[in-house]
Amino acid sequence: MVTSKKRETPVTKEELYERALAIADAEGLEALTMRRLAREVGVEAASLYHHLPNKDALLDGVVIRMRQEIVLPEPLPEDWRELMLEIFAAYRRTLAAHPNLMPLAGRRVETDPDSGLVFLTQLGFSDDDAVELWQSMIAFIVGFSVFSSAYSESGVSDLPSALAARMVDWRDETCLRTLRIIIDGYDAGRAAPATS
Amino acid sequence: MVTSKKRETPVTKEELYERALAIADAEGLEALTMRRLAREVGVEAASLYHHLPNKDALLDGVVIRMRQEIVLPEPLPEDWRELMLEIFAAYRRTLAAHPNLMPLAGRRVETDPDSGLVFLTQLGFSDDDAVELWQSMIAFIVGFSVFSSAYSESGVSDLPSALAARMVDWRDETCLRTLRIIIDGYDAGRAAPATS
DNA sequence: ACCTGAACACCGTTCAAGT
DNA sequence: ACCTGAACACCGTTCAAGT
Repeated sequence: MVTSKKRETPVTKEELYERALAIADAEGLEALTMRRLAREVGVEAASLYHHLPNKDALLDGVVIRMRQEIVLPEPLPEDWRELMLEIFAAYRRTLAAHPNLMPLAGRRVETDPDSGLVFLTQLGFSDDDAVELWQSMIAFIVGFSVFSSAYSESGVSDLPSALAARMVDWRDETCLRTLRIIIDGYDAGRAAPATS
Repeated sequence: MVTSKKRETPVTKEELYERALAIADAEGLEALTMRRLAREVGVEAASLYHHLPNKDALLDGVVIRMRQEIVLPEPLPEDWRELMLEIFAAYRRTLAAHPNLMPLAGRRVETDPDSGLVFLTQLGFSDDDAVELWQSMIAFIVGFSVFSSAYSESGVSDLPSALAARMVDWRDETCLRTLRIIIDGYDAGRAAPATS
């Protein structure tokens, strides 16, 4: 478990983020303490504060580190709707690979919408429409991932048992289906103002 | 701040949930400690364990307590699509009223889908379709609420400034617009199997 | 049944001191 | 520049003891 007793090379931020992610993945967020992380990298807890201002910065780093794992399939689809679908499906795959990190989902951390958002505007979306579509997809993907990793044993009480059983499983198909609906909906509503 | 020095009546769970919610609303989740809650209800921290098994149960109670605040407008719309929209808009209103609780969003806690889910099946939705629509709306609403309460100062980095500025504000209109798209999408796809 | 006092095993964080 | 030791001010939780 503990890796080394004496380090010959200084600790780096990247190392800390990586080890912290590994701990959280393996044993959950509660296991990720400064003391534990320090032990794991072969250093005293106090030493970590030479590299990080506080634990919050560590958690931010972990979330950013996780997002870097998002990998798009090759080759990219030519149809823009399929492309959007792939981007957010990839996002979901990464979130699903780190269920223990879901409580951190809503963290304020730099989200870079790649060039995807700009791309949408080049397709003829207004700035507003492009942003609203992008926000909606992020919100849905994150929300869906949160529930699909947390719902496992929750009690859905008074429903007919068939519905109750179905309600606790959150399928990839559902996620993709709704993503597609959102994309197509914004495609159809392009340029049309969102009058209530 | 502290309310009483000696209680004449025993502490109740409901009282604890209510006070805990008030603390979290007013000062954030970090301010909500067992010791603080105890002080606020006029008791020692250890006494709380006569009413709750642990802090997790307290947080569950707080989330349930919050959900009880969801209030649907009167009269209810007759059109079922408008009804669904109202249900989830009401959900969102309640979430938005408790931004400090958003980190608790993905908690495994009894979610009772009222009779709404059953209602959908009576409209001709298959069990699968009804559940998928319901899950999608919950996921979207919670995700959107998380981001709209947390995004405030996050750094959206390399975008054209107009897009960047727009990207940090999460509007109710956007939320409603996408909710409507999801509902209409499932309405149109009713009974049609979700083939990829 | 309900509450208290005191303790236990932790936390994150600071700071003077070492190299 | 990087690390350590020891401390500080907290946590959640347990348990014997009181009423």
